[in-house]
Amino acid sequence: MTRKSNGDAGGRSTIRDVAARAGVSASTVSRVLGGEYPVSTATRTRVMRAVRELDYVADARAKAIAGVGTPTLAFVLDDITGPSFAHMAHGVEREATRLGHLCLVCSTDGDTDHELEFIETMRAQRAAAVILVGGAADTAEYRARMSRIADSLASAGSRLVLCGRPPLDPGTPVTVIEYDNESGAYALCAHLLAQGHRRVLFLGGKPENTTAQGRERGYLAAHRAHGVDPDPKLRLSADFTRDAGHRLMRQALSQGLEFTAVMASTDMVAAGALTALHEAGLSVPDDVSLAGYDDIPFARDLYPALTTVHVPYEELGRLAVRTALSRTPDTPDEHLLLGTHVVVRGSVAAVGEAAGR
Amino acid sequence: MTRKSNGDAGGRSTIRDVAARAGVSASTVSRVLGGEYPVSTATRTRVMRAVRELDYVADARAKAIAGVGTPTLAFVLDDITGPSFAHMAHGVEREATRLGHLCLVCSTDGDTDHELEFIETMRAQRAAAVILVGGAADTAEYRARMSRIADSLASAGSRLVLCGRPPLDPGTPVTVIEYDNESGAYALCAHLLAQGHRRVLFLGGKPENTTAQGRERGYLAAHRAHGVDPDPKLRLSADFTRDAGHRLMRQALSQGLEFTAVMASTDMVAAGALTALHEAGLSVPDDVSLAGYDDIPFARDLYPALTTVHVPYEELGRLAVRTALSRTPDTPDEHLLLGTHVVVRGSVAAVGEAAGR
DNA sequence: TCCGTCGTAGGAACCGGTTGCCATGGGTGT
DNA sequence: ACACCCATGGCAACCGGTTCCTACGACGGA
Repeated sequence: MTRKSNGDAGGRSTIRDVAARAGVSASTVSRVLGGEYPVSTATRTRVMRAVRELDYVADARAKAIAGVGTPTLAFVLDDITGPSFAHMAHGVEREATRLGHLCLVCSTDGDTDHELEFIETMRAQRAAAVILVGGAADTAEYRARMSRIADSLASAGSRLVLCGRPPLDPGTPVTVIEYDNESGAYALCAHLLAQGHRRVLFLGGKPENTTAQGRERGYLAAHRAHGVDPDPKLRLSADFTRDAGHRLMRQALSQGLEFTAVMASTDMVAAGALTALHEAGLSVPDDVSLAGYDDIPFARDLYPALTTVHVPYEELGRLAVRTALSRTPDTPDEHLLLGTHVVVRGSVAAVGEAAGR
Repeated sequence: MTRKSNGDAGGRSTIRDVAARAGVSASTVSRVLGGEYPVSTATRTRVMRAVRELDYVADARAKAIAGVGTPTLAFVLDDITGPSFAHMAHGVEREATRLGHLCLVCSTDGDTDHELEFIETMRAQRAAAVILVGGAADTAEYRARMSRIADSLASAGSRLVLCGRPPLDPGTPVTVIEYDNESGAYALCAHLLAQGHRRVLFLGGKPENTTAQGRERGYLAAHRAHGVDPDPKLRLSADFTRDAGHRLMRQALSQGLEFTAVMASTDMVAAGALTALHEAGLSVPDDVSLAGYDDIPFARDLYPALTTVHVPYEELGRLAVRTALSRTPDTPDEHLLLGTHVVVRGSVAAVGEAAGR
């Protein structure tokens, strides 16, 4: 008997067990399973039978270490529960499997330490690429940390991809894919202003979050372009959740803020705000117009259907994977900026007879 | 110089590179990094410096094969985009990392072959557990396939977990966690009937899907319990998507079906149906009552807020991980059934003055 | 001063695969 | 009938770690 015989089923069997059962060497089993090497039909049959009887599957980790593994790719996000990121995860996952990669998903719940830890784990796993998604605070500390990670991954033959995150200093080995928050918000806000609205309430995200900042910049730029001076009191912020939108809107109403339209920084925020408006007995868009951002599927089913900005999240995920994996060592660092477009539905009306509250 | 020297950064470095740089043997490096073994302070310092200079991280695959790896756990679902499954994925992911496991996520888009392939890959990865989620067709072929997978995983020291899927024959090494679709649907439908509704339109999922079947059974059972004979014409089915709900409802309206309430098999379906009702100029709940199932966060933001059945998806995911990982070889096979409860919101009213269409 | 012991570090086997290189044996051409 | 060639399969090294076992040096005690 071999050093560790393994009769039949029960306990993972090794390639040596298969070899013993088939009466051949381990190399032969490997070659039969590998495919290319010429093996006689009789031997192949015996080996395959042994494989079947033992229900043998080669250990992927061992294969990986020997250099013939399934490559892996990591996807790190704040919270898989958010519809927009979920769509992105879907795109990533689809494209990864299409390209024969495994896909590790991790949500960090916004915890920076957890994120760091996870990236380190991914480096240990020798992931082909690490995709980070979602806005973050663009601090010096952030840049330093990310640069270190980028270098670290690059030197290990991997690649850092930032999606919708603040880009790093030029020269850092990183792929950046952004969707144009500012332009999208600009276009959306311009649409509101074109409808005659002059007091547009902005419901933002975390002030330090670059996605939130970009959308707020678009809001401000549109006002300037239309010669409207935006009232700072009309800019509220919390985070990108439905509850934040609900809370902020209740607060705005109870404070007696005057506005004829609301621009939420997220469809989720818009959903919460919409409910708060309904609860206050206000009609959308007759009393107040409302717009969101992201164009999540549910935006169509709000009542009234939500005017919003479409962001191609799934395509974004696909793109992130594709650009990261199709790299050759001398590919220049890419920085892609994806466009967005306004989707007009029923939640915005011209400021007309009923002039808001 | 060693067989493959690796001066400093650039190209992943091995433990031998670190050892060479620190002037010690690989075993010593391993021990310094491992922690427990006594190493002199001077040596430890030198090794740690070399590790830092080379930015070394031990290869997780190699560690795994040597028996000291981070355990991994796989989560397979139809589509991460669906809000309910996304919440479950979140629960799984959180609990997995809490227990120090890595979490592989794969969506199969309902493709059985793809699912099979992925499970095989997971077995090759020596995943500690494979969690399958989402209803499926309960055919003889399904049972045979799943039993084989369960045995196969069990014999490799792994574990199959079915979440919201048809259970297998007793004796199969599998953990089953179900949420009680029939009871939930029963309670919900009873609520509708108690409000005086007698013609309740049921918008189902795929007829072969066990989740859809369970909810339909609850619908029927509630009718029987209330002495109401359900009209078969009032049972439509497609799938669990928002678009299906929208389409089915349009169809029902154009066919002139008579009903005073709608019970959708999913909140997503309900959302689509609600929009179709609005488009037809019908008011909910004044003209028609509407109820969903799943209690996704958005259910509150539909207008009117959706009466639905709450399913603890995140908790379900946590539970799946916990029961799967806390197993000892002689733990009996578990079969958990989680309860649900009806959440009453504004989309259902007593059948009153306005008697539907 | 000599010996025993403890602390420390290295050598080598092993984890489960892959693959380069070589030996063997049967078949074929002349 | 002899030589040659090619098909086939085994040995051993290697991938990047861990860990058992052993050797060596320093120290303390007798």
